[in-house]
Amino acid sequence: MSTIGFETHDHGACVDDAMAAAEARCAASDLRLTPIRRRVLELLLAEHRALGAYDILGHLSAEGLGAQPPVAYRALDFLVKAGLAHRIEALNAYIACSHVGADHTPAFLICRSCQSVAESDTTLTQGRLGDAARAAGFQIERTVIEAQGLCPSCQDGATA
Amino acid sequence: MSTIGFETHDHGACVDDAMAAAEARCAASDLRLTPIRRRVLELLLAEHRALGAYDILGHLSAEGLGAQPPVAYRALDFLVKAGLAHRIEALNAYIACSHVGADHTPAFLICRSCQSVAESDTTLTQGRLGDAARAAGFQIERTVIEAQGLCPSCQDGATA
DNA sequence: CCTATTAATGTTATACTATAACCTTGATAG
DNA sequence: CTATCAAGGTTATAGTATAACATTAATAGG
Repeated sequence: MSTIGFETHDHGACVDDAMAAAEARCAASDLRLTPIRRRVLELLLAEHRALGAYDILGHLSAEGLGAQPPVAYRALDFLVKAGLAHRIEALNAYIACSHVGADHTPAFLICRSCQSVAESDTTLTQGRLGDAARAAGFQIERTVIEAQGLCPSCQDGATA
Repeated sequence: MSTIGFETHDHGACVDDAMAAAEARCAASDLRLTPIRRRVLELLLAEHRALGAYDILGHLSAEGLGAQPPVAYRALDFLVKAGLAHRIEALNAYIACSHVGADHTPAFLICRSCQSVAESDTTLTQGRLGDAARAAGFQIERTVIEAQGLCPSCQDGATA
């Protein structure tokens, strides 16, 4: 299990790696990373934060890439289905995937102070949720696992 | 850990128990279970399914208890804050709490076929999410743990 | 090359979810 | 009995999301 998002890092390389991984995945799976989709992924990758569909749309429309909600939602849907982005249910927002390539069951740590989001990779049917599902005879298809709280940096001076 | 929601049971008694528990909790904590709040809780308890705020509002308005969105949202907010109901983020909907009284970190099993929702009680900081948070130095304040899939009954004839 | 087919995008309209703001009513305590 | 505050009533609007249909672009097969 690895958690990506809070620690400082070479973000330029982080973004480049993620874009390269996205290209590779699309090429391998016959998915088309069109200009709009690519740009939306870049916008999501720019920060380890979740962006709302209308935030994305604002950028797109400022760049002449489309002004109506479906443009943003379609690109986001594509990225989510392709495993290149995730939807954060608790925020009605989207974030670039930090573990492209691996089939994974993401868990998110969401800071309420700085809005940064870290993605932690876990495995389906592991943990408590898997235990509960097995005990109940429930067949899991998708999981939403999100924790809200304070990231390490914000536990000091922040709205604690 | 106990999971409540899928197995057949004496639902009349289930509802009565839950209402009694809610009354007791409100009395003990000096919270007011007003007619609207009580009715919303009854509506949520009627089925082990999540209801949208506007579903609730529909019932309320049909019964002359209020016709505007804030009426439903206020009652739902009260119930959630009082620990008598939970919000299901993946559905933008609400469900009555199945473990009133215990301080708990609920996890939900949501059937995509029959829309039933089971609540499984877990403990904060347990499981994978707790591990990830500790490793990252993240301080959890609230968790959203939801699994979507097929309940035992729907794994047979359903849209499998 | 050309054209049939499908995928993607453009566009309009609308549905669904949620809250701000302000006013009135009703409960409670002093 | 009245000051205070919690709850509810109401209007308006903000925020999130999708249906439906028209148009354009990419691709494969002839």
